[in-house]
Amino acid sequence: MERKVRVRFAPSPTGALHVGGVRTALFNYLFARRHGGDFLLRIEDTDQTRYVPGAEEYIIRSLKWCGLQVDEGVGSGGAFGPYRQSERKALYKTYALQLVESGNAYYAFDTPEELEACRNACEEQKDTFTYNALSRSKLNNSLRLSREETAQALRSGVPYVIRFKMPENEELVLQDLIRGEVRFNTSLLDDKVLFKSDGMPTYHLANVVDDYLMQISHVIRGEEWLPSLPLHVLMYRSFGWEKVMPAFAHLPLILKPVGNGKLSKRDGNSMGFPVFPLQWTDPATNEVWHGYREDGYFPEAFINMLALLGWNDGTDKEIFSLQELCEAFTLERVHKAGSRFDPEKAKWFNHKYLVEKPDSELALLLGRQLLEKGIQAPAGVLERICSLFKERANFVSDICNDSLFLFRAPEHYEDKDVKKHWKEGSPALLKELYARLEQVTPFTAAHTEEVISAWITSGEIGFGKVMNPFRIALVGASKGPHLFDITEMLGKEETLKRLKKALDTF
RNA sequence: GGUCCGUUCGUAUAGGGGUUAGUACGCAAGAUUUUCAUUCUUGUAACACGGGUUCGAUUCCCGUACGGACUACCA
Repeated sequence: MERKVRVRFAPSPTGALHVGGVRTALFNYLFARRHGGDFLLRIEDTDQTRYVPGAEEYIIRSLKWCGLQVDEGVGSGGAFGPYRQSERKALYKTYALQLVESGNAYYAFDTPEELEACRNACEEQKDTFTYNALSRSKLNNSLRLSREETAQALRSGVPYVIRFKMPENEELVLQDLIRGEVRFNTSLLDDKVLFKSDGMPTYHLANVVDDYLMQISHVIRGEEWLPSLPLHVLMYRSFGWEKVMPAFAHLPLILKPVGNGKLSKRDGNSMGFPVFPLQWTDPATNEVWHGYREDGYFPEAFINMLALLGWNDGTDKEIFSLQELCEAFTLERVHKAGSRFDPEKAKWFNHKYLVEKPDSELALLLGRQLLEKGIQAPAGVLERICSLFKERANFVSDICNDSLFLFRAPEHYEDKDVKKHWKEGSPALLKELYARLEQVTPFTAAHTEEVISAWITSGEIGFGKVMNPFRIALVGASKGPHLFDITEMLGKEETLKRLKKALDTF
């Protein structure tokens, strides 16, 4: 009997959620949906020293913006709560003690200073200090101390931690859904702290206990966790939970577009693309980071782009709605290697979604942006602009900038375009054009084009000779949509005004 | 340093014992257009290296190189 699929996204509220985190959440979400399972959000805030106010709320808002609906967890409720580990604090000690009693863990009284000294001593001999089977008998812990000494230390309130007793020289062959078999020898691993002297569990304890208690069926997380997989598996074994141990899948990392290393939050501001879904202000430094949302990305495009970073469905299909992703996603098709993030491709994805959006929807967004520049326009005009400009834009802000000339007459003319298209005969032709335009009624795109085309054709003048300088007069440069769409939107009065101004200028 | 993971055009990837190694982004050229763009066409460019196994390897195995992660009382 297959058990119900339950996966969790378990971030630490230590700052904004970056794209790597969003992708981990996304893959968990897709996997849950694909299998009719539950997607949980658990907040792993066991390290009070790293807690950042606002981070948890940011995470919830980000998932929401991305359209990843949480079935259960912080902010959503559920039968397995609380879902914030700080609120589950009391629970973990029992489990740590259980491991001590079964001989799989022990008390350690070494102070941070003592451990630091050990590390330094080892380093001097070009060695790495490891708290393991070789060293633990010489250190200050309940394995070395007598039962009485340990009890005495505990009673007197000496700070202690609980460490996992890593078995010696055991060959572990573990399964990863993405990587296949992964082998470890336990002798190379160390006795990780499970329970800290501040009374809080470490990630390892809290994570395993909660995954067990919350009946998680699949752990889908970043590759940075692969090295602690043996510890986690051994813990399940020590607890006697092997039968319900989740399956593991370690996702490849997202790397910087250029240079070495994984994508970090610094890259965003220095390389000119966002690394966060939403704008984030670091409460400690007041530093502000742009988000994909603020840069004009549609959440669907953002999600689509992230999904294709390290995954594909085996066909050439690249544009997927969230629904389609839910249906197509499988862990088997997740790439093993880390992927470099490509900001250009991200823009392309947004372009694809922009073009597909109804003009009425884009018009609303465009209206808002134009308003910020002090420009107001009726809905009909905005829609017309969107339909005319979106093909050449990646973002609504591109449409906004490209269409500004419709509302503001050009203040200067592009030198290189003028040089190329404003010829000796241009003034005479444009004067003639001016006279003819004055007569055009109605001033619609179709009719104006008909009249002007007839004139150009019959006079054997050549379209380029008229249209190019005409465009410069109206737009200020050699760009923009179909010229007669522009004249219609400008209206006769404004069109003539701009024509006259250009004639006066050159 | 140690452990683990990885390596197909610049990037994201498909593929897989015999292929003209496919696609997308980017870039370039051409066509179209009154401009820019769009669109269309074409081009550009890859199996990290060295050994095996094999009739044959880019594909399987082993090394090397390179990249990455981890190596905290952080997650």
